[in-house]
Amino acid sequence: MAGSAQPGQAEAEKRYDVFHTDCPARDMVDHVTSRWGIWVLISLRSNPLRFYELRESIQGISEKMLAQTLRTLVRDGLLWREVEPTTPPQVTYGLTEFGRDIGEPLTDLFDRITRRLPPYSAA
Amino acid sequence: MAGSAQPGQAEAEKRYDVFHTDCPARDMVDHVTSRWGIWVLISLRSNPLRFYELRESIQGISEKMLAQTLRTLVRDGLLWREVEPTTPPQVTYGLTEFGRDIGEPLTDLFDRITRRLPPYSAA
DNA sequence: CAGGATCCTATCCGATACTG
DNA sequence: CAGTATCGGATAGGATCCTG
Repeated sequence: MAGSAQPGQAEAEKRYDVFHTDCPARDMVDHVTSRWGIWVLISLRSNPLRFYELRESIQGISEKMLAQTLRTLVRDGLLWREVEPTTPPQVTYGLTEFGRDIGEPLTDLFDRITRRLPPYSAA
Repeated sequence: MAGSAQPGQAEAEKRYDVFHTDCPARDMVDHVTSRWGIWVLISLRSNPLRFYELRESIQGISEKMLAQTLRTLVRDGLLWREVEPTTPPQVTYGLTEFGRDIGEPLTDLFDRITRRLPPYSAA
């Protein structure tokens, strides 16, 4: 996108990157790095989880936000959702190939931050 | 999640122990993945930029949010800030070693997303 | 158990005006 | 140029209740 054509201002000499507001990647990034999205993706990195397992894994998240975040990530193609019409119902979420691909840099980011922080004990 | 003020949340809130009991990295992750933080970090990955260059690079950001985001990231030790007391004044921002380290997975994330999205044509 | 619907508050964030 | 201060609308997000 940093090189994509933008009718009307394509003539501008670019000394630096320009992140357009209408770039589709920007929405995706926003979803992935949303307040809870990153934790959902990291939580599912090792194995699929059910709704309540995710809720307990990501402490502090409300059911509303978890449901909303999951819906967005499924729509974006980062997660798959499997419903077993039992009683009570069971819904499992897991990473798609795309989600797994995206999860790597997120886990890396998280690791680098945690690796760096401990000595300072949250200044 | 964006530049939450330094006066830490006085209220003892639930801890987010996704992987650890107390996660000091949570605030850092929130800042880094804030709405504008990630774009600031990515914009500065190749070279330092001045305030107005950042504003033009990150299309859609307001001066208020840029200033707020920069303040947060400088405080977190991800960016350095250099003021030249000329007239008019010049303020330059760049990545610290920590910021550069954190910027890598972010750039990686961005690249993977853009590489995966359908070609950005005829919008 | 998984979530939708509703209400309501905290905060985000843009617009505007002002300063050094 | 590079901010700060303030106002107010938009939105995020929690709490609660309800359903299949």
